[in-house]
Amino acid sequence: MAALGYRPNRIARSLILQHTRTLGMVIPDVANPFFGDLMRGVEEVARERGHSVLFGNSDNDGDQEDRYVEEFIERRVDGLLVVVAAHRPARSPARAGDAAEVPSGAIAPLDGGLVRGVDTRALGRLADLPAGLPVVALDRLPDDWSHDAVVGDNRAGVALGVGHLVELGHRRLGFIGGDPALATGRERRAGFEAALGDRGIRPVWVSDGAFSLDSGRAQAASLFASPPATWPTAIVAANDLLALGVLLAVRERGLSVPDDVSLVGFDDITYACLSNPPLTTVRQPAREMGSAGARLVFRRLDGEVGPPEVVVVRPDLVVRSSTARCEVPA
Amino acid sequence: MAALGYRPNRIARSLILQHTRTLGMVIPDVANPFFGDLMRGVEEVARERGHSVLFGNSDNDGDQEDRYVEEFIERRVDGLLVVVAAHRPARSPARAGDAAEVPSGAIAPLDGGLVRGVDTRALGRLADLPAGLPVVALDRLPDDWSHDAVVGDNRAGVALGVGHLVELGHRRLGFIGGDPALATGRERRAGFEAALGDRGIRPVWVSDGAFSLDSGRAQAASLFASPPATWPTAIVAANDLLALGVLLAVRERGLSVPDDVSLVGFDDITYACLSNPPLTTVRQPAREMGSAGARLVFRRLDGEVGPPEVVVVRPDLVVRSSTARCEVPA
DNA sequence: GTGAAAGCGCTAACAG
DNA sequence: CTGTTAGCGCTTTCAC
Repeated sequence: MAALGYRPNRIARSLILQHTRTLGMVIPDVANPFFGDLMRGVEEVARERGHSVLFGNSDNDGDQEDRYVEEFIERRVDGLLVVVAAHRPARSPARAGDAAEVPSGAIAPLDGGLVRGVDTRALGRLADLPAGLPVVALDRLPDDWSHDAVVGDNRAGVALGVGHLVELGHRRLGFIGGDPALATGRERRAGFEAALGDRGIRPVWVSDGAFSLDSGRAQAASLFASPPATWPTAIVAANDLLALGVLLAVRERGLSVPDDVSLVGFDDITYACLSNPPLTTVRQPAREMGSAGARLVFRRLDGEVGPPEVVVVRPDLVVRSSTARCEVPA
Repeated sequence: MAALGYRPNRIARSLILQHTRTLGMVIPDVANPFFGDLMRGVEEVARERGHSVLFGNSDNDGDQEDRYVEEFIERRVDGLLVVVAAHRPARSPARAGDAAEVPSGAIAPLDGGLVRGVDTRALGRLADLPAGLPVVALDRLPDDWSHDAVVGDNRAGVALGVGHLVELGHRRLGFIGGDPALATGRERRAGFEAALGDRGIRPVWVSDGAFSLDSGRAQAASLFASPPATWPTAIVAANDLLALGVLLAVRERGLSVPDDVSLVGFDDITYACLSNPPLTTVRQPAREMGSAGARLVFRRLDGEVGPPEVVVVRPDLVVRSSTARCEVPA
């Protein structure tokens, strides 16, 4: 009788069993290779455990993220993985790349908590999450997070990058930043400033923007609009997309990486090794971060109680050809 | 009363309403930027229509794909979008990149239907799909597909690429192929041979592999292991990943693109413009293909009946810097 | 209008 | 061990 197309109805089953064998995942953008790798990691361990994954793109818009979180809760997912977007205190609609447009010039100030009207906490959803629903933050750790999380060590990561650069003899360093509304954006910038400070060096350029190719290109263009004498001999970018954008701008300026400027990125996305020159970068194992996150969810589902666990993955430096010894005397 | 955390239970709702407002999508690999873009497209229109999307990676393994399709049906998705994997007639486990290993040398034969023991039809699931479940094939059109689909015009696409190359004076052309078990792999190769045939030119090199960077690198390496006199002056690769791999191999050989060989890719993934030199390629609008696919699903859900609709999107050539005029006399 | 009842397709508990 | 029944949280119908 099953011969003619009977399929058990898993939704009826879920209703009585009180679980759906489904994980919800909300990320900024699937089309971004870093998040694609993250998803890959969670899907793999979800599949092992007989779960499927629902996903949604937030475009880094906190309201959109909230909507998806709410919807996934109503759909009774067994666990939630989220790359937390920044939240705005007022309900003003967040436009993509909002904070991106104007690089903040020479060296822009950075303060914690409230950044240019953007709330860096995870806000609302935290409050009324169903009890017992495992939630884990991926990649970005909001100021007020009280659940499990897996994040990279951003400060240590950029410290690796600047260490490499000063070993190469560079003393005039610049930083092309990401979105200061995001924890990763703030931490990487703070890590840059701290790493330089530890060595008694003052940065020559620091700007913020968005984590995108276009923002990297724009920030670098505005850097190179300043007098050549003030240019850095080496640039660290807050992620690979940004670095790739810097590469474009350098090329457009008729300059060369690494002859005129050294460049280091962050993430080691798959395409970092395909640029010209191949990008020296700080590797974050996105896929492994994703599977670690899913494993945290299942640990809770398996009954583990206890304080929030935040696993921080150690980044490492992969040096390729976008960095070279500094030729100008300090 | 809702004040203390009441959430409507959408799964109970689904049980009675007989729909889940969920789309299922199975793709080879989220981490592949082409498929990431596709997903982006379907998510966007799904969201507009109040649907969420469940996804699964098949790794191009037909069995894995079947398992996800089956699971999504049991979960009572309202529609299914799939980038159909190749199927093996026997239940032999398909290993990733199985067909990839050895490039088939000078010019490997290609026949339809059964390719090296791989069934190019969509097989089983077709048979016992629930009546009324909208299913659409994305990117790849199996031989026996009888549902809606959205695909690129692969033959026209590579014809664009070879047209550009012969205009540039090239007469000695080679083809670095993808997986012949996939419709895209076969069509792009056939398109290459046809486009050359139309012009009375015989290809100088044709090989198959997998749609990956490594396969491109390996195929190109074996091409360049042949006597230099037999080398092509221009290469068309079956996709951008392959082309990027060729680029690596060319570089490793101490040769230059486009001075020694011109190179054209296929897809125009986001990173195609970041290679060195930026890749000339045949653009397929992945995101738009995804949203078109989702729109087909909703059209059926809205009650449209009628024969399967296959929308084929026209590719266009984007010329960047990996192609140049042929300097050697024909 | 407001309230009770049936039932979506399962699982679990309980009888025979 | 097989068969019946209650109930998961909703929507819909039907009665009041």
